[in-house]
Amino acid sequence: MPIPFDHKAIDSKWQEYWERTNTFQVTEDEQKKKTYLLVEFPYPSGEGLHVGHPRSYTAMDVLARKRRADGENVLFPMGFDAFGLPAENYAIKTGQHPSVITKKNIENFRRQLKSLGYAFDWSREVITSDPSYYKWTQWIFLQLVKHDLAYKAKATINWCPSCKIGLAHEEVVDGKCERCGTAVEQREKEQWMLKITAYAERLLDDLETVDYAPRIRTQQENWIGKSEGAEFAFKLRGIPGQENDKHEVRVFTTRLDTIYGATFIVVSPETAKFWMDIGWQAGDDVRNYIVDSLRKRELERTETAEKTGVDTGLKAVHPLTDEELPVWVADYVLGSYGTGAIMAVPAHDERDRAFAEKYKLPIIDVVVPSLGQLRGVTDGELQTLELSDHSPAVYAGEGFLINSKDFDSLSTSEARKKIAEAIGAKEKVQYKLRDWVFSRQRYWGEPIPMVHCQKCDWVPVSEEALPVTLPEVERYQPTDTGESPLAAIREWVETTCPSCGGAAERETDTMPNWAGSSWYYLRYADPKNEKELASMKKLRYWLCQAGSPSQRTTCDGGVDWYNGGMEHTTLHLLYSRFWHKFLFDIGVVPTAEPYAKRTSHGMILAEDGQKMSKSRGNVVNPDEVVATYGADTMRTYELFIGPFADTVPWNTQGISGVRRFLDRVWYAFGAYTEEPNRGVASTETNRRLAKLVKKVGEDIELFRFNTAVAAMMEFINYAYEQEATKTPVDLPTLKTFLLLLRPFAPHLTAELWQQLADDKTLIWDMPWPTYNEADLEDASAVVAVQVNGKLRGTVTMATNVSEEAYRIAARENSNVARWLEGKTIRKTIVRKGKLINFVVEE
RNA sequence: GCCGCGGUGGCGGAACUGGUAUACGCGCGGGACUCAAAAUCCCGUGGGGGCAACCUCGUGAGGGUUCGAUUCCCUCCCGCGGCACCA
Repeated sequence: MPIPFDHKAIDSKWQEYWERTNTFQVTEDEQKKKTYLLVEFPYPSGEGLHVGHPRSYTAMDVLARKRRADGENVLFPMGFDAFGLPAENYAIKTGQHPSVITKKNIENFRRQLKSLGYAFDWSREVITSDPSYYKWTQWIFLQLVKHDLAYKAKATINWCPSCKIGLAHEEVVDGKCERCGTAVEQREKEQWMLKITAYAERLLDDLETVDYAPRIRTQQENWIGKSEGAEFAFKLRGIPGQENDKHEVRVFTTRLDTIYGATFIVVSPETAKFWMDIGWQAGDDVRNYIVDSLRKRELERTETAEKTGVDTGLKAVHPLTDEELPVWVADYVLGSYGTGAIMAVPAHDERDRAFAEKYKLPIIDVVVPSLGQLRGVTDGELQTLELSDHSPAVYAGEGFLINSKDFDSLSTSEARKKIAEAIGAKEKVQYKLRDWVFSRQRYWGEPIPMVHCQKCDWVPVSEEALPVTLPEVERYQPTDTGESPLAAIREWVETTCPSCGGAAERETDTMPNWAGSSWYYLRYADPKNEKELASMKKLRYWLCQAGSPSQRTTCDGGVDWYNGGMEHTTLHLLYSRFWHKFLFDIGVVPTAEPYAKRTSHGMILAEDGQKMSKSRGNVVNPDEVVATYGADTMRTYELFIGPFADTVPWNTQGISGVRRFLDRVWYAFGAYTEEPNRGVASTETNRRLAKLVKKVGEDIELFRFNTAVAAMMEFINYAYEQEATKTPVDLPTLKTFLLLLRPFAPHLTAELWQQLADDKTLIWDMPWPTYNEADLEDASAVVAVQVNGKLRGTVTMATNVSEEAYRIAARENSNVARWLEGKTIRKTIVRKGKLINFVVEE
């Protein structure tokens, strides 16, 4: 009667051992090849670990343990992204200090992570809310200030009336607050901004140099949103009290080739408002429209399908035809993109078309897909179409010009160049990317280390004065006026100016959550450094690719492999790439990119196929799974559940299948503890083992864990079959198997290894197994026999015989013979070891 | 609308470079063990036909290339993720 393994005893035995002996602590060992593997550090929420966390952590842990066995010096750290709203909201509710709550939550997370047996180097743990850490977050901010990449500006910000917090552009999803779902309002506020747009080009171009999963790369590209086009001006006429042609309106277009199709100009309400501010006397209807649309929230502006606008009465002069085009103001043109004004080409742009049709503005076709398709082409001569004679559908593609005077019949790309020359338009690159709103009116974040002085304006805190620590407060409630709770602590706010020594006030805004997580991977390299955020020497060791010349300060590389959730592949990744590039520019880090390779795991859904949530009551608690099945089962199940990058539902019955497999491994070894010499080595066993060694190693490197586990299950099933036939596999084979299973089930394999090892070796010190290419070869194989591509039988063939032997053997198969009877064989295809196909006449 | 990914049994999913579709796991059916149940072990398990040997259909739909297509090409349908009045 087999007894299942006692996971509780085994798990705690080995976890204690690893902790006591610091098994996974690493140092900068120049003799070894380094590998830096990183997983996103968690936000230590009150709910504890979600089953989604271990998917990423276990995957990287398996790789870390495997690379370690390969002889590499593996840095695999863990920490906590500890500033954040939930802790602050909980503090508001209960009056407990966020730091107290955070500390408790971190302890719980640490316990849970340790219960899963991860090979983290805990000595390098970082916590973003720790002053010794955020000192350096503030230091980076000061460097940004010094290099003019941080500035304070009055900006329309997205304001969440429920959280009472200004949101970054990126935190607004469908016009709603990303956190609480409340509709976002627009508010004007003085905000610290970071000039990420200065890095747009490099953030885009350098995607070439890193290995990101395609969907991640596309997301980065979409977000940066580069468009290449031209910028030029239309002279304005009809401004009351102003000379004609004295003022102009600048437009940006990617389709300068369609300029002859421009029949009107549209300016955004923001641009029109600006004109009013500098003295334009707009009519009442125009004024009302502008004021109205500016008041509207962005959500309403983008939700309405119907386009609206009003004619300003102004005229813009077409630079090529001298025609006067009407100037409209409409909210489908955005104030925050390009010049805030466009030339409208209703024949070749869907939005302009919709607007033109509604307001009965002219439409002129100026591009056709190909010259041959042009109606009215006679003997190669182009005829001008009547203005009323435009095609019914918008054609937005490339092609050739018509109705464009001197530029007729040119290709669109050629026309863009020629027209730009003709009107003196300058090439312009536009990005969707906006500067990063860096201020939060909140307590539980890094104080922004700036001081406002009446005389000297904004002055940075001196570096020696860092960190600017968070003071104790009584109340954490943000105020409806939009001020941070810090503003109420007068003794903290009131300070002296670092520049003139006069009375001054501290900035009371704090940094967003993204700040601490933008550079944490650097701190892991040198977590206790009090002089720098991390020493260049250590950064070079962990970030530079193997073989980088050590005399140079820069190198290729980055974190070797970074895995995390899809929800962080746009913003977190972009922000930390921006900070890293900046730190590279000021000589603090050796690489241009932070992460050489980035992958993302799929979500784990509840058994019902829905997202796990407390309100649905379908949350799986990792503690319970570990208690019932053990850490190894939990780990292996999370990887076996499905392809790593796919979203998959949790399945409790599936877990017992994995536990059954591990029990079978346990039982399989039972007999050998008594009788180590039992079993026989066979060539079949050798071949299977060699294949398994190859497959498991390759699958781990490719993050195809589900198939690696399946292959190990198959091997154990084979071992069981061998028991049944009274020719059990030999112990050395099983021990090699154990080495392969080791990264998935580190506790169970450590235990079995200890019980079976005839010396004092520890399984995690054993090298990764190797295999002989020759052992992979099958001496014989089951070969499919087809007739006209349809399977009619199989024959077992030695692999080293001639094709003729294949033909003969195949024909001897009775069913095959039946199908060949009376037919003429036209052709025979033989793929040794695979199949043979007879092509016969019907 | 644009970009990216995908569609295979009752379910999660395998399938190398175009070469025996459904590995592995779950579930289900049957058997062994047991007083019984659980656990464990063994056998079976895509649909249809046939006592069987076998035959036939079958990887979202339709077409194509090929001796041979889940895999390559074309057209279309559906799902997921991202972006979205970005000129």
